[in-house]
Amino acid sequence: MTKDVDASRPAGLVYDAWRGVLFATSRTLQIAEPDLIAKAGFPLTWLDVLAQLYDAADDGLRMQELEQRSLFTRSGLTRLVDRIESAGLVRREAVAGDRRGVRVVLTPEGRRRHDAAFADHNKFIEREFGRRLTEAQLQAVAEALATFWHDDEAAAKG
Amino acid sequence: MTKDVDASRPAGLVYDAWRGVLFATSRTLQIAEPDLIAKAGFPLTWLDVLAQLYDAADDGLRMQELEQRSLFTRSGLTRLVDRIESAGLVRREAVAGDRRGVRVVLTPEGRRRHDAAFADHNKFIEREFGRRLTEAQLQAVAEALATFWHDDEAAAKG
DNA sequence: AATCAGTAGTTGACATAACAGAGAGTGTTA
DNA sequence: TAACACTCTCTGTTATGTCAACTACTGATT
Repeated sequence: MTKDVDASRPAGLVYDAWRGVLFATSRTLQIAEPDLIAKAGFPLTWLDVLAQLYDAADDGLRMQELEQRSLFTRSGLTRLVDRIESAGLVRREAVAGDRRGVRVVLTPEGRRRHDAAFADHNKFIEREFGRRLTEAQLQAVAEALATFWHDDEAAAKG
Repeated sequence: MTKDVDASRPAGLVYDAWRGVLFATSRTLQIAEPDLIAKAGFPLTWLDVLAQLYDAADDGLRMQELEQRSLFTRSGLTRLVDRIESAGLVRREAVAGDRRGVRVVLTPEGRRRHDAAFADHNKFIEREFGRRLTEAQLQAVAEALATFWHDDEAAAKG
């Protein structure tokens, strides 16, 4: 292995932590995705969008805002919303005063499906991810990695 | 640690840890991938494969073994290896004694490109991921999440 | 030696993502 | 009010991954 990494810190430590994070994510998602599809009938990408809309005000979000809060590109979102819309879970509405814009809004059906899916998914994460760590470990991980989503929230507000 | 989720556990704790892991991964990958492409000329999926072959013995790995050690399906791997092969970084060779099989082997060029890419990528992770955690936090995360890749290694050997 | 279940890897059809650029609308400036 | 730069969203093309079906081979059984 390379020797010229930061000498003040045990070599491999960062890499071990990174590797852990990477594997925890992929392994968990790899089983959570099929589980969600089986129970809710749609994939995690849909749940991401639905959850964003759920957290937003009743008049939904513009495509642009969805883009900022998700990990998708704009063109990816157009098509993703297309699919969710043709399943009847969201609706595109005109924006008063800006004819370029679109608001994406949860339908009642979408809200129901979100609630069920969200509950199931959380239970799944509790079981499959949470089971493998002690309470102290969960706390340590949560605290150590909190910095990564604080960034996001700052960006979404700014 | 097997089946029963500890009911005495604070409600949002698992979720906060999971959220941290998720965001740390996506945020870091989101910047590491373009960086690798700019410097090495290929994406992270290639580096995964090259690194597996690098760690293996000189006669490489069979598709099957690559599959177990990566997060790809077999057909996905077929195509990934196709691409890497046509870039000249790996070579498919016949397996003595089993005419169904294929060994995937690093070419000298592949080894060189791996070394450079691996060093760059590690430095990048050191900086962008490692920078945001204290040494104690790195240690805690590494230890807490080690279970997720030990599974993999066990599976690869068993 | 004929059969047949199982294994190794590839291929075809399809789903979903990204990038670049198009089309429509807005608002400011001259 | 014509021109222009900018914004918002969608579309065309291409890349990459999955699932299911397929070919080729192996090894055990009869």
